[in-house]
Amino acid sequence: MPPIDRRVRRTQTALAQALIALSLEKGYATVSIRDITARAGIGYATFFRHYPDKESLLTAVLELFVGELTGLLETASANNPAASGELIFRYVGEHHELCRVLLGSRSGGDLVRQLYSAGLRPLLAEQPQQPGSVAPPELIAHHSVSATVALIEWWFENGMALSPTHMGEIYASLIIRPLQQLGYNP
Amino acid sequence: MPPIDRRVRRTQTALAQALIALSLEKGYATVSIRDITARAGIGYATFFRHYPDKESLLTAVLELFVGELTGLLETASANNPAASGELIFRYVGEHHELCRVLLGSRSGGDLVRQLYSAGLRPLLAEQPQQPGSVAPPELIAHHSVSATVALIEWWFENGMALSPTHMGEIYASLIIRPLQQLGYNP
Amino acid sequence: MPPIDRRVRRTQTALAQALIALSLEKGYATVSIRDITARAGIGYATFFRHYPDKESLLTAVLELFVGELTGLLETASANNPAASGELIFRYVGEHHELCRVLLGSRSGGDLVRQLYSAGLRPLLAEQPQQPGSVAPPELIAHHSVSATVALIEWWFENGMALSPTHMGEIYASLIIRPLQQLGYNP
Amino acid sequence: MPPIDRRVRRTQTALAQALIALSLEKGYATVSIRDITARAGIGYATFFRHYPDKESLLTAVLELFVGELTGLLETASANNPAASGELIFRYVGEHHELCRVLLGSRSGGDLVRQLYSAGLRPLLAEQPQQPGSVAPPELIAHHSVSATVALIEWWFENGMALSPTHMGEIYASLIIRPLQQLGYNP
DNA sequence: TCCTAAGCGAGACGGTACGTCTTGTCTTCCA
DNA sequence: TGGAAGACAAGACGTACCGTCTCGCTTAGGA
Repeated sequence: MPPIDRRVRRTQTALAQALIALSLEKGYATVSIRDITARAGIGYATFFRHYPDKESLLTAVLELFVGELTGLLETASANNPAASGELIFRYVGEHHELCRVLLGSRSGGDLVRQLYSAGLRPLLAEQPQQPGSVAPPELIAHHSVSATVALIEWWFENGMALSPTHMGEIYASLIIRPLQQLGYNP
Repeated sequence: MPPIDRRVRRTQTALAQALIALSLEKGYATVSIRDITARAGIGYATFFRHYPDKESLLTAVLELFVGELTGLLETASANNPAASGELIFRYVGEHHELCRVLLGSRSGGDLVRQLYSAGLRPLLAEQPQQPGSVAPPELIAHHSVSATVALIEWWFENGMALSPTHMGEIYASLIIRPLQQLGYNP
Repeated sequence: MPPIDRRVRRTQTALAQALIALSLEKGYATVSIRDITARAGIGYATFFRHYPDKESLLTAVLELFVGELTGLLETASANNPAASGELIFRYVGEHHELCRVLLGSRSGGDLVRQLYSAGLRPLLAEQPQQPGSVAPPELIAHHSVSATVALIEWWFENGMALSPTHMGEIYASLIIRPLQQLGYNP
Repeated sequence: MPPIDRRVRRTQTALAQALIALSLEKGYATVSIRDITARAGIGYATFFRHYPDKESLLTAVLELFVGELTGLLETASANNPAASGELIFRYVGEHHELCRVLLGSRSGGDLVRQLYSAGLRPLLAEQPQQPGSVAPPELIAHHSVSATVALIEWWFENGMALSPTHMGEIYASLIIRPLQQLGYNP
């Protein structure tokens, strides 16, 4: 276990914050590594001592975020989808700036795939395909993650006008309960 | 009505085909305009007489594609969601190369937004919010488009192993019928 | 002697005038052929039916100008260098805009060489090298042309403040009389 | 006094040598910056970190050259124009390749103006206009520089057939002694 | 407490892509 | 049918960014 230099931690958090701030200002795609290091007060070449490219920095941020979210969801009751949904929307609402950046940063499929592999997979019960069911379980998982992300996107685009509680109810109605009716228990 | 120079049409289709082919080979993001023009057998500077950047070329292709798809869907019976779904999956299956490029090219939200505004909006019945309903109609529209796109993504990632008929049935089960149960008729 | 279409003449003079006008405004080097044709009210491709490039148009103008000048000088008395000089400076003073363009258009040696071969050569008496003279006659010729051009350049750069008569006197003192003292009679 | 990075010096001399070599081969005007950097073994973009354009690189070379030449002339006796002339022709003869490039690179007036302001001005004694003299001193200076350059041009065009000593004598006869006779002491 | 190894700022560099510009050819359309 | 309009190939330009490298300076953390 390397005891991690204090300077290293300082550098990495400065880079992450600079990336988020600049992405909110100008859009992720147009932020250059020079911008990031300048904003962070870090030497340009130093960036590459920590991350091979801009994507990697963002991925590191994403993993931190997803880690926190899944930790939160594990504590939630699996029997009350509306409550789980409220939890999700309350959490992403509190971090909506970071979420906006993550949503806008990569092609849709990539984000969902990363979300899935970065921490959501174990949350989804691995159940064998039901004899009479229409869809394979991996598709159910993909659908529930994608549709949830799409709900969050819509919420942001509309100024988060609805309350997290309301969004949680919608989440349950449009995504979870239909799956439960089909015999899945995501 | 400008009669459109034959050379212009030739140039534009050559560019579009080159973009699709190269995106399938190397990924949209890494294709440079020089690559496109070289492949198309077109002068580099000529590209900019037709499109201001790579994005615009792709958008032109997207609009053509969406135009065809919506034309197809208008002929479908609105009362049979599984049949509509089969139609969709049969069509995107036939054009899966182009679809792969479109799906991988831009951040998820952008694609759905463009799909929506490029031709799908009029297809979704504009109905006032039901008194006891949980979600505003625009959210229903956004959800159905996003979730459908996500289904298509999953289908492609799994090698289009399921038949279009089967995917149409899943589409009806996971997306359309749940909405009908809530009182919407998308 | 081809009878020269009136339209052709019109086109060529329009091009020549446009070149001169634009060169005075922006400098010869930065004037493009598109600029010239636009200013002349002539189709772009039409330029190339008359001249292969910008240089050739300028050369045509130069030859016209030098033709007039040499015609003038032939009438002058060879025995009065100051009077010949006054003639030269009066003439270039009257056409100083064109002269400025010609002077600024090409590397120094080129202009002198063209002047020389375009009409000045026959003016300079071809005399065999004097037995005791220091310099070959061609050098004398080159020197007198170059130094005269340099005088004109200085005159222009200083706003043509001195009178043509005064410049003619300087021309005689600095260039012609020294050569006469050495036994040449240019 | 900045200590100048070794790499910087290496890059700049490589660029200068490449420019000279290519100008001799193809003519200054047709040498592109890509040619220069390719020949110098230098990255294309690196050129612009040192010089804003081709002209600037040439100017830097010119200034170095003129600096050396004026250093040389300062050591010469002002009382023997033929000896000074021989010095000049011996020096430009030794560097005739560079000189050819400089002479062919820009419009005549520009070169003389740069020569003058780059180092020759202090060499020319600043003397008040003589009461009875015909020409202002600045004109005398301009004339002597231009006429000398013209002599060099002629020498090069004729294959440097005459010896530097002979050219020095001509220089004294055609340019310097006539000025001395008029009361100037350039 | 000191010393060694590291993290770091600075910045030169090669390389690649961009979007603009100009040249000269060639085609199409119109009078 | 002959000239204007303009599409086109070719390629240079100057800019921006990336990722690598080297050079010193500073500072942390073990001896």
